[in-house]
Amino acid sequence: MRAPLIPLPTTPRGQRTRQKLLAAAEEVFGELGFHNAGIVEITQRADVALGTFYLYFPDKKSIFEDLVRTLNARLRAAIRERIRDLDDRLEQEVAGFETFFDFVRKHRNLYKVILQAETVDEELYRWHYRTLAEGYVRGLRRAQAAGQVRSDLDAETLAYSLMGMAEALGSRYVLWDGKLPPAAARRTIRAFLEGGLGARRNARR
Amino acid sequence: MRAPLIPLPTTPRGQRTRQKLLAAAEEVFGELGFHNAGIVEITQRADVALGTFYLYFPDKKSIFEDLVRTLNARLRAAIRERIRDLDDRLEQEVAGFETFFDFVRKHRNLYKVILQAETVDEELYRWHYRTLAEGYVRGLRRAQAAGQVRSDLDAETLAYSLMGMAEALGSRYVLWDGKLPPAAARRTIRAFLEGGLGARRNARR
DNA sequence: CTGATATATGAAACAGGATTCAGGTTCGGC
DNA sequence: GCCGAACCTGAATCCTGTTTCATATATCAG
Repeated sequence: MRAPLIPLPTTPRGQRTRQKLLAAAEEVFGELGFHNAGIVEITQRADVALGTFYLYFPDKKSIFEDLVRTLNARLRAAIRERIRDLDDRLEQEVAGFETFFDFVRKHRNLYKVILQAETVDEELYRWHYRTLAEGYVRGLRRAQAAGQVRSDLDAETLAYSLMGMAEALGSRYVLWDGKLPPAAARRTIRAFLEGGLGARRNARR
Repeated sequence: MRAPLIPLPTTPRGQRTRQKLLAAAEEVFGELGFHNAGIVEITQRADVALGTFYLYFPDKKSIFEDLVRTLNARLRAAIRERIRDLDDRLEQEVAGFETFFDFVRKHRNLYKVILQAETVDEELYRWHYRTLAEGYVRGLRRAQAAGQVRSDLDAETLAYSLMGMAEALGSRYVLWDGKLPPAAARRTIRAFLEGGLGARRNARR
């Protein structure tokens, strides 16, 4: 089953082409879904011939996987980045949610790709959530040690709860309505997290 | 696009066959996913000939839709049932989560079907969540009126948050690990909800 | 019983789309 | 300005899987 590895292109031209294919695939998968997306359509949007696709990817699933891993990396980077210099966990949580919504809005197609991984490659799908959860758990544990989150809560359960919330809200507002969650929703998210985590703002030492 | 309506079978024999097809489809879609599932496989498991399928459903998508609507109805009924005579919102919430986990465990295939609706029929997918959310919102409003949930929270935002949590936790524990969430997780869920909703047990008036 | 209606059958027609392949073409270095 | 490596091309091939249909069987009211 393991598809033959194709080395990355060595010349700038090749690299450009590969990128064009990835960008086109992101669009097409996002709009049509993995199964309804066709290689023909992808290559057309990328402005290359059909056969060219197979110079860069061994098969359809392969480019999909590439996309998921890229998305995962970018999403985590965006959140890490945005959270870095906040030192209060509640603020970090809220900022994490906002970053997530923003990300979904800017990459709605890319994001829909992830949701499809469930059907396309279950293992890949779980990998995405596991990696996200790991970072989340670390952050929560640190916050618990610092007394910013009730320490009688199980960090992993919390991590999945928060990811689930973010995803549902992201779908509901960003994907369906096409806009960031309204103010009332944002206030509710904050209040809910504040109460749920037992976070005390500026909890000391 | 609208597939021709096929009347329900009139004789007991026909009804039995239709049921067998639905049961088989539930299995096959759950195991293989909509797109990898074949009508051939479905009819074989149902012990009928290939052509028989088209006596009961105009096409593949149609039986899928039927399944989703059935699942939706059963899930809501199970929750409503289980919650009915609890009068404290926190208890209702916790019971709702438990019922959901139970449901997923007992109908893991049926449940995976829902997740696939996203790719198969987006409108159907949203319908599922909207209907769930509606009931949820009503319950939360009532609880807010009764002072069991902080009334400065937006009920719809809460509803989607809670659904998202349940789904993420259901995936993580029930679908992936194959067992109900462990005790630590259950405790965390309760504590998190308690704090988040601002529920006070036995809140007065 | 008997005809009329409801069901059942599965081979064949069809459709759509992934992948292959037998040559072209471009490009940078010499 | 030439050569090989790196790229590119798209018609043809292959598969897989849905849907149709002409024919056969079961069921039941009268």
